Amino acid sequence: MPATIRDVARASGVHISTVSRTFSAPHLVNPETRSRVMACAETLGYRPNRAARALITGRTHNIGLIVADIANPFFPPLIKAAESQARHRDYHIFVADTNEDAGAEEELVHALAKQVDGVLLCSPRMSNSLIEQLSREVPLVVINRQVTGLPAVVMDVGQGARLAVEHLTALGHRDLALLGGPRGSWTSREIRRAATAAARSAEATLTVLGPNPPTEGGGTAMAEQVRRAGVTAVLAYNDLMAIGLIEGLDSLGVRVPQDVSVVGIDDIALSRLTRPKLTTVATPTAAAGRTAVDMLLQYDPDHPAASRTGRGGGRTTAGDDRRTTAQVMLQTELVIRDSTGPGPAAGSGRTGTATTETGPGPHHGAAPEPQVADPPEAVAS
Amino acid sequence: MPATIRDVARASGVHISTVSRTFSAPHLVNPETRSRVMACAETLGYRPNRAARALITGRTHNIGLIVADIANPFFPPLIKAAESQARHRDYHIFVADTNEDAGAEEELVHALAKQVDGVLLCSPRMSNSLIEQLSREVPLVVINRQVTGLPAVVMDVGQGARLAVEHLTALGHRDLALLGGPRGSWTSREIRRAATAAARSAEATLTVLGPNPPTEGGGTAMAEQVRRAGVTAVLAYNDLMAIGLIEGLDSLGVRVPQDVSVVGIDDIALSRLTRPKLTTVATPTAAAGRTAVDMLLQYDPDHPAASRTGRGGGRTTAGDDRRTTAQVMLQTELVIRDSTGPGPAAGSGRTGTATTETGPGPHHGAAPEPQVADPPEAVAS
DNA sequence: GACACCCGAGCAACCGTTTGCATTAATTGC
DNA sequence: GCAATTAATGCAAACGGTTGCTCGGGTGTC
Repeated sequence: MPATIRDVARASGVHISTVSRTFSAPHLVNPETRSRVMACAETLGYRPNRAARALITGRTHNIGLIVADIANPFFPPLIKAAESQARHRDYHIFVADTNEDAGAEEELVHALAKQVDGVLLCSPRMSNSLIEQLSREVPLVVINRQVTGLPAVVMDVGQGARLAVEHLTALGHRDLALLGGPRGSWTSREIRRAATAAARSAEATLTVLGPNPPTEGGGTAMAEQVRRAGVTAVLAYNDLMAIGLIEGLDSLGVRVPQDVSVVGIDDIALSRLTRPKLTTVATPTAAAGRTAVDMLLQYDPDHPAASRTGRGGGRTTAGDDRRTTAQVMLQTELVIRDSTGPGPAAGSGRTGTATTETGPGPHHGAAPEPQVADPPEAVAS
Repeated sequence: MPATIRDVARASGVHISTVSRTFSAPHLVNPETRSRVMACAETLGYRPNRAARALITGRTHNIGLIVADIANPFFPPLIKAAESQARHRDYHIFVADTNEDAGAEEELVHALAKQVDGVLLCSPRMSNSLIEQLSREVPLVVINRQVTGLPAVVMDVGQGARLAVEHLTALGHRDLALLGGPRGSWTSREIRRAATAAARSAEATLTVLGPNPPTEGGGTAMAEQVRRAGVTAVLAYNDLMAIGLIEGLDSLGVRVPQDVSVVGIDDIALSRLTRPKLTTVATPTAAAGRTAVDMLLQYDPDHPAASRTGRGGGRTTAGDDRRTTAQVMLQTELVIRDSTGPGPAAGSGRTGTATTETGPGPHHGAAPEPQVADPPEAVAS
């Protein structure tokens, strides 16, 4: 029922190869013929079958995007941005959810491999060695993780954690806690490393609690332990946990920020809407999605900005595996709202290094967005 | 580099057709041969190329899912559920975002058509006639809309709106407002119709304000008008708008629920986390996603539960277009939290028809989930 | 006027699978 | 012991495109 290339060829009285070229290499066909073919294609409603094309070109114009949990509010903005960027470049995007399960991740990469030109692996829970191995099957870009030899885009959560700790110590807090994230999370380790260091420089103590599930429930469940730890400020692995913690503390009669200050990470939309509004480290999730797609498609021979001279010069030769191995790091920033306040050692007030939010204005547009071609911070490995 | 069926055939010393049958019709091949082939396939890491298979079978084992806005918290649970259900049946899912743009919807259906076995159209903004036309190009299941002759799954927002209005009037409110949703939304019309009728029966007035963008900002922007309208209770098109409205009212010095009661629709995760916690109409979004996938795959010949006798009996003959046209309606329920309170005409208290939430328990599991095979409420058209 | 050249179009092989049909060997019935 | 059936496999034609190659004919050059 749907029109094929043969139908168009018949209708316009040319060979199918001419029709093919009309679409994939217009300069090779006489303008007159070309317009006739295009007219026929138009009236027949012809669209080339991408699967068939992929069979011979080896390029599917599809991308896989694997995330831990679609419903976790951290991911939708990233998915949206990635999808949008992909579509601008005429790519479609498979989205898959692993439910935080490393096994599912592996299986999904295998299942998707033949159907996509590359896979975006978001906050993977797999081991690095498995990721490396999978990357030999299909091009991979890792988000929120650094894997030696693989292109990656990560948020500088280390910097964010440091800013958060500095903010808290400047407010006069001396006894801090860190609510860790899920086991196997690169981000969680990174936060811990940076927060510990920052606390040490500020001569404050830092109690690490975790690992925990990265959900609201994970935060709520820790309220009791936080109270028992006798700390006056808490940095949580993400906003969801921070919000859950505030809920939990509230039901224990502990007030935020009067009794305990809480800082989240991610700046999900939700954090602007809770009471108190959450002080948090904003991570440029949308930018990460866009950047990751750009990195994956960097050498797309169909794309004008491709590395090739322009006209696709034949099939990629074997050994041409010089895909970028750049690792892009995106800046984070501290957004101070209402969940943090002065600590017992009466601090001077607010730190000067961070953004203090004045209105509901979209500080989103200010997120740094590097060009992949010349990453602002390429980390050695 | 990746192993093809030919590699496996060579390695196991049989013809490629035998390898093919080993996977797609195992009963036709000698058990001994079969296990040898499977062993070879295993060691070579062979996975059949789905695109190639699709070329000849006509079945891609892919589904398209088109939503208005991935980042709108209403959608992620639906996407997640649909993806999960699809994967259980060995389908992959393309997700696309239209940014609330009808033109993008049409283009996406066209672009996806050849690559999928069907498309789930979520809260479409297109005209009904265009949708019908597109459904001749690729099987469609519509979510949150009723289109004559097309399979659909809708939430019974009419019932929800009625429950909400009854709840408010029972509390003693006599002057209500409705914050309408986006133009072209079936749901918005449905809510308006039911709310108007319910208000009339309760001898209350209902002012309709809108249409509005279905976002937090859309709600905030209407705060002034709501105050000016002199109403004591508001039903919003969705939770996001309700929350925005509460914010807006708050900054005008209007307290919720003391001065004005607010009810949302959807029961997104967020609505449990704001202060005051939002009274809202819970819609079974996850169930909708699962059900829609089931409807689309209902006659999947590969699936054990398919309508065919079992073994796929050859190609579908032309004219076998008896895809279900059932329209499934999912029940909604009112969840009473803290954003609604007594009105000026001192009411009796709480209505008896709804769920009053006692704890943070997951009332989610209670969502009704009909079997497609025998829909509980099939609407005539 | 012969030659080299290029433009435009056709030919046919190929991508990785599926599947109707033909072929062979083994089994059954009588 | 022979025809008829059945089981297991091979053969080759699709599916819808792409692309290196061939080929005819018009043009430009000397």
